[in-house]
Amino acid sequence: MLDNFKSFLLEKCGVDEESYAGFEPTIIKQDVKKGENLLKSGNICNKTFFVEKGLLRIHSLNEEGHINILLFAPEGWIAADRGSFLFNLPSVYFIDAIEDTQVVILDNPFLDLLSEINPHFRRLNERLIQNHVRHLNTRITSLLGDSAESRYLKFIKLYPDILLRVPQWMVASYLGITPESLSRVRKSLSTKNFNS
Amino acid sequence: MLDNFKSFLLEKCGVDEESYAGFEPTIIKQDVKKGENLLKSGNICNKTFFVEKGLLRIHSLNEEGHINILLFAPEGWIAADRGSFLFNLPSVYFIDAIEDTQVVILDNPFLDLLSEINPHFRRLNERLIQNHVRHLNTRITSLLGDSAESRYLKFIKLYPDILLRVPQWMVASYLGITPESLSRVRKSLSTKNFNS
DNA sequence: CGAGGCCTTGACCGCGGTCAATGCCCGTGG
DNA sequence: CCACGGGCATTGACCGCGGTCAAGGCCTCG
Repeated sequence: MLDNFKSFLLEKCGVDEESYAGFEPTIIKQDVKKGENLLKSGNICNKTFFVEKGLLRIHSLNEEGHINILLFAPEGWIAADRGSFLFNLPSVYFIDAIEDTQVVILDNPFLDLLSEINPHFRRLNERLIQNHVRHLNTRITSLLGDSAESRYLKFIKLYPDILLRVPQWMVASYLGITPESLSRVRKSLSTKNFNS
Repeated sequence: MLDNFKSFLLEKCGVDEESYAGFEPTIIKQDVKKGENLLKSGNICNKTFFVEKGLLRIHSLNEEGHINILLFAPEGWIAADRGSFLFNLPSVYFIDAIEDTQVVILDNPFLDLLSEINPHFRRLNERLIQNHVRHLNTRITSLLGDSAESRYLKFIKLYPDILLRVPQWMVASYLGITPESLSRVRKSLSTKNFNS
């Protein structure tokens, strides 16, 4: 039923079977249909979404209405704008479902509960965040110095499955290029592979 | 002597005068001359540096030896690669001093001490990290969609002082463009202002 | 004074953006 | 079952932003 979330808690958070069984009934699930919103720009993001199944996306709109994709969150990933809640500021991001998705809602009472059950959870929480920071840093480095082709190659190495699950214009948006450019990059790569 | 760090603790961390006076002698300071390194790529970053005075920079080198500037850390900022320590992985970053700098070294014993003195420190710690995540997210968004000129304008709004303290080729590297391009952007902006 | 670091400028060009046309796939309704 | 339309990928023509390379000027410092 909630395999991904359960193994997340057991394997990564150090929760044991008994305590899991104890609070399993209190876990809040939510189904999101493809295209639906979990967060709209201008609202405060007071929830954290663990993706049990499906695929979420975080994106924003710039002044010209152009969309920038900040994150893809497939199974096992977490999507939220925790800063929005922490600083009580409206978020500038949208979170929506690219596929029919099932999420576990991690609200603050639940996270506090986790901290009580397992004092190491706070440390895990920091590990999760720092891992995210690493991810953001490497992405910034790539955007600073790499060509579109090189960024695309790194993308398919990092998310081989996502490439097959989202339309290419979203990949292009994630890479910071246009769909046309991505198409040319792919074509150029395929002829390269053909020659080697 | 340590005004910035003291007010950081008192105003942001909820530490009171007495407890500050108590552990002030244990605070480890370090002076770094302009150009010196605090972290080299390949090493594990097991310290966190609070900038009391001066200016640090975090950067990395890509395959072609081209440098990407990830962060400027002036007075009151924190520079580190905490993920490196947390995951016991060698860092890919360099931390060095752009000006003669004085830092406070926040090693883990010290941070644990802070957590004991003030139970709210952990929450503050999360606020600091989430604030950093916000910063990284807005930078990614800017790199994804904005022109070089627009990124430059946002930079001088965010760091008006840093613009005057570092050579322009470093600003260019931070923006992800060449020094020549930055020079042209500045020229174009100055003629625009002249006409309006 | 000379040397080296930094900024600027110019010439050239290639990557990637823009715009438009075409083709493909697929869901919907006649 | 086919016709139609919409969403997406591809391709081509064109062009402008920004990269590259080279030269020159302006600092500071030895």
